Amino acid sequence: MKRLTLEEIGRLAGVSRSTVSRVINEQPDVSPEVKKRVLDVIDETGYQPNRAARSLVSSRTDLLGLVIPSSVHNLFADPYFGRLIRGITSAANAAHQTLSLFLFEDEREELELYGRAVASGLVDGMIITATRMGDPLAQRLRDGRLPFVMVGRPDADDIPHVDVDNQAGARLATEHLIGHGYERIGTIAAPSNTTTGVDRRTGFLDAMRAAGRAVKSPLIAEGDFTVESGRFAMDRLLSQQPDAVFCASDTMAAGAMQALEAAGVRVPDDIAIIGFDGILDPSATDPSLTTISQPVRATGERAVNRLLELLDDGTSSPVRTVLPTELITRRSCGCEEAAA
Amino acid sequence: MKRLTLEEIGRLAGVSRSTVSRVINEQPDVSPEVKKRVLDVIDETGYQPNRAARSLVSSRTDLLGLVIPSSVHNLFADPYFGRLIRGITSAANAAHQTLSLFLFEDEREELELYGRAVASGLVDGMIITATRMGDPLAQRLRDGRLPFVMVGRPDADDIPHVDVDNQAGARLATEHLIGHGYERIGTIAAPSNTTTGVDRRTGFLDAMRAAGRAVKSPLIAEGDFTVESGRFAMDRLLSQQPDAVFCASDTMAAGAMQALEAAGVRVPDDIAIIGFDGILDPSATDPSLTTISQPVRATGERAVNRLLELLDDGTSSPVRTVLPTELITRRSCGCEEAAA
DNA sequence: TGCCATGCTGGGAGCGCTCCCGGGAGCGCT
DNA sequence: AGCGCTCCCGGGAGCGCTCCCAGCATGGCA
Repeated sequence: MKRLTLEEIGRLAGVSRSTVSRVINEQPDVSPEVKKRVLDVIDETGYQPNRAARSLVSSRTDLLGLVIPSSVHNLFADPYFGRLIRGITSAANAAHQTLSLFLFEDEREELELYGRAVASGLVDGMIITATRMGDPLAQRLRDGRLPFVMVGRPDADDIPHVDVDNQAGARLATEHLIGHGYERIGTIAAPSNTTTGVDRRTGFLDAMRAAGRAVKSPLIAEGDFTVESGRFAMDRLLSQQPDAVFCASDTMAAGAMQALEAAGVRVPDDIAIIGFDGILDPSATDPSLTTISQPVRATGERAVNRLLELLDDGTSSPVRTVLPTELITRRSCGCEEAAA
Repeated sequence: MKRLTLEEIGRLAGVSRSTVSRVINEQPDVSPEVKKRVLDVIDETGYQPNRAARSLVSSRTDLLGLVIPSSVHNLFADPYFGRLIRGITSAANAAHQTLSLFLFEDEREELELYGRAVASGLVDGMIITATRMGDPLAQRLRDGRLPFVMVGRPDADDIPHVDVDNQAGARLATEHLIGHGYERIGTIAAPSNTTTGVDRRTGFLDAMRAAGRAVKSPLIAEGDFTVESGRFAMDRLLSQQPDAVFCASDTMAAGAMQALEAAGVRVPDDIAIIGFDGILDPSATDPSLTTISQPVRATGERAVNRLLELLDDGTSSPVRTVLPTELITRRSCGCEEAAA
């Protein structure tokens, strides 16, 4: 069984290469009968145009790069990534684009990618996740001509990206805690080398300041998004006897609650907890976790669609896309259980 | 800045297209001086050969497909996948291969992939993870000519795959529990539509039978690898009053321990628990989880290397590669804490 | 001196596709 | 009848590379 070519399909349908090409690319100027004949031959034979040949001339590969930087090794276990990737995949599938996965162990590999994927024309564009402060890849791509969009806010503000309103979300969470009447509110913050971490911390501090509350630095502990780091952070915080803690991620909140459990501190009676992300099953923690939910899947989908716009606009509209967050009250903050 | 071509590089180095090509592909018959001159021009200019052109003639794309079927949506959060993918990535990077990610929402998308990726020559080969019983994609690929390897044991035994010795591991775990003297041993099994689930269950039953123990079916509960399913399964099991439970995955073991905690049952005093995978931090559960550890990362690396062998042998040696498992004793099975 | 092997280099052909242009058929109008 | 237009269709050219073969030196040998 030899590979089929356009020419061969043309022969079988009694038309020329060009006509078959027009049919496949849904171009006009093909009579209905001819079109049908060609289409019939195509699905009898199961013909698929050769990608390499096609992209050689069109310089389009229909391949989108998906970059997950080294810094997020441990993050991979976070359900957040699963969802994000699923959003990205589903939008890509819908647009008949294929994803190329770039995961790095170290910075050397990360730079090797540039030659392999970007300069050689492997992909049409890139999506970069887990935005870091001063991302070296982003810097480099900005100087190149390969379209890309970042997931999360980059520190340079002229880079197209889609983000969730982390500051507003953190503010919301904090205000909720303040509204409950808690006095000594602390936070388990996300890494300060990520813009996400910075924004959630800023939102927290803003809300506190707006309420006229000072935040002593011992009431701020930093984690790295993992459950373990949440546990450790809470252990440290405990010495300050907070009566409420805003955790910058649900996974860290889960860790924090483990630490509290182990220390015999009751939630929410002794201490209120609120998370961020909205990706845990309510039954995953006891009591169920109040959290700021963000549209993770939609974030992924938007990123793909923004990139696709960039690809054929060249210059798509807004540089920044911001998705809203939402407070989901459950029990860990001290609210009553909602009627089941 | 126009795209560089072989011809252009040749012009700059004062040689022909062909010579440059020979240098790039590390072929013989190039004099040292010429070679150096060409190499110099290449890295002055940062030239990268065009992939499409290259694969059009060589019909090699240096792209490997990575398939994650729809059934594992929920699994994605399992740290197992993160590790596996990292193993795959790192082996692929080392071999200068790029990964294409195929994740599906449903079976329709899954079949659409076949045309998009396989028939059109997008990838050189495929790695299929999360092997299911009667995997439709596997069936189809077997009839095609695209090389592929599966991670996990497929039900058809003529398909190249790399697997971990799940039966032996499950036996090991069960024998350990028996050795402790537990009388009513149950299991939280993995899905029976996965070969992994089947094998771990078989290993458990074999060990029980070998020890002359009957296993009543109420002492078998099935989960789906998630924490939640572990919780539910343990709740069901509890009515049978087991004194030990072999959990077919660490995540389910973690869920089981949550259920026990909630029910006020002490581990390991009232009930012993043993997991499978070896991917949880010892501090993730309290008490620390005894488990069967498997070399997840190595599994991923092997899969890539097997595929690469297939690609240039055409017919690589063993159809089956089996990696060993290992018992890691911690506290949840009733063993004493190892000296720190 | 002639001859063949050997080392290195250049250029033609062609991979399978898209793009462009030219041309035939059919139609309506002057 | 002749003209110009639209609607279809076919074939040439060329994307940037690899592969193959021919050709030019050079050197060793009879």
